Amino acid sequence: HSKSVSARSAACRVIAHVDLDCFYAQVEMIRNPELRDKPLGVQQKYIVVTCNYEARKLGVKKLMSVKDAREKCPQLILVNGEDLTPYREMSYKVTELLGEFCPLVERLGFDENFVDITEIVEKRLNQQSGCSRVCVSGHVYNNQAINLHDTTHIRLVIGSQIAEEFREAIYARLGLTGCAGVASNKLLSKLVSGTFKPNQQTVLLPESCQDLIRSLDHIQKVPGIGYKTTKRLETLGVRNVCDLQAFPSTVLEKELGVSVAQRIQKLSYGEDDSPVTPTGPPQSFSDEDSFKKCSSEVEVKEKIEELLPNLLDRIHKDGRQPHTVRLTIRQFSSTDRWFNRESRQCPIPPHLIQKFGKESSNVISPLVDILMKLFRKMIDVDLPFHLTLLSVCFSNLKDLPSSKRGSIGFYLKQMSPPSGSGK
DNA sequence: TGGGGTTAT
DNA sequence: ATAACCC
Repeated sequence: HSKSVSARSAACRVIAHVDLDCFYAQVEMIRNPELRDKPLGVQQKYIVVTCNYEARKLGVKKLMSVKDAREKCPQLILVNGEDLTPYREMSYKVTELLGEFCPLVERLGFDENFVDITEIVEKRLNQQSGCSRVCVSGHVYNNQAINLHDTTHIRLVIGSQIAEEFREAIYARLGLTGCAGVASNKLLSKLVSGTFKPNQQTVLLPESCQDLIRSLDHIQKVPGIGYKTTKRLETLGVRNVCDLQAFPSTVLEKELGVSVAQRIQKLSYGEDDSPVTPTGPPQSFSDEDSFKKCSSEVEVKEKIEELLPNLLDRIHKDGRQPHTVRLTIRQFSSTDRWFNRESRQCPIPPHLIQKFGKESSNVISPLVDILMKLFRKMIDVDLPFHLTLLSVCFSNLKDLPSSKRGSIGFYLKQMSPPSGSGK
C-alpha cells in the first residue's frame, strides 16, 4: 500500500496535458500514407476543420471555409471527415495507452488528455532517493533556471520525463505525435502545452506562472472562460487577464453569480484546484447531421433512419443499455446560426431496452416512432418549417444486470473504445 | 463553422 | 430542457 500524497504534506500536484497535433489530419495520414508529405485538409460540409502542417505552411487555417482554403492553396487535398468513427477509435486508444501508466486520465474532446502524474513522480522521488542526475525533458517555460534544491522544481522535472515517455509511447505504439505540458494544475498544464507547437513539450515552474497567464492577450483564451462570459466581462470593461485579476470580486459576483465569479477570478491568477477526473466510458452516444434544408416530416424520418443504425451499433459494442433518448433540432435562422437548438427527450420503454443488446431484433422502427413523437412536440407539422440539423442522442447508460450479461459486456474493458457512427 | 462531448442549473 | 463550457 502507498501513503497518499495528500496525507503526507503540501507537496504540489504534477499534471500533464497531452495534446495531439492536428489530430484528424494525422489519423487520415495513417490511413493513407500517400498523403504524408502533401498539404492535407479534413473537410466537414463546407469547412476545413483541421489540416496538417504542410497545409498550414501554405496558409490554410483551422475552421477555414473550403472556398477560402482552395483559394489560398489550390494543391490542397481534402478528405471528408464527417464520419468520426476512425478518430473516435484512435482517440480512445490514446486514452487507454495513458491509462496503462496511471488511472487518473481525463479526456477533453478527442485529442486531449489530462493525466495526474503526482503519484508516479512521488514513486520515482522515493526510488532515486540519492541525488542521481535529474535532467529536464523538453522546454522549460521562459527558459527559467531549475533549482535542484527546490523539491517542487524536481517534481516538475521528473514530470517532464514522464511526459516524454507518454509522447514516445504514443508515437511508438500508435504513430501519433503531439505536445505535452507539465505544471501544477490542469489550467497551467493546458496553457503551457501549447507554447512550442508541433511535437514538443514544455514544463512550467511556479515562478513563471504569472508570466504565462498574463501572456494571454484576451480573456477568452483562458480555458473555462467562454464566449458568453467574455461578452459580459467586456461590458464591465474587463478586457485582459490583468483586468480580471484586479477587478472587485463583489461586483463580479453580482454580475456572474458567486460560483462563476470566484472560479474565473481564480483562473485569472493561474489557480485551479479542479481534480483530474477519470473519464471512464462515455456518458452518451450521439450522431448528428447538418444540411441546408429539411422541411417535411418524411425527410425528417429519413434522416433519423440514417442516423440510427450506426448509433445502435456503437451502443451494442459498448455493452451497456441506454435508458433515455433525445432528439435535437436546429431551425433555420439567418441571424445567429448557433443557439437555436431545441431538444426533447424521453425514457426508453423497458421492453425496448431489453432488445438493445440482441441481434436482429428490430428496435429501429419503434425508436423512429418515439423520435417522431418527440419531433412533433417541438414542431407543428401543419405549419411550414425549415431545419438545418438533426441529432439523436442516447444517454443514461446502465450496466446490464449481472444475471443476464452476455459475452459482450463481460469481456469489454473499462475504457471500451466505442465505435461505429457517422453517415 | 462541424460533429461531437461534459457539467451545472 | 437549457445553458454554459470544451475540443
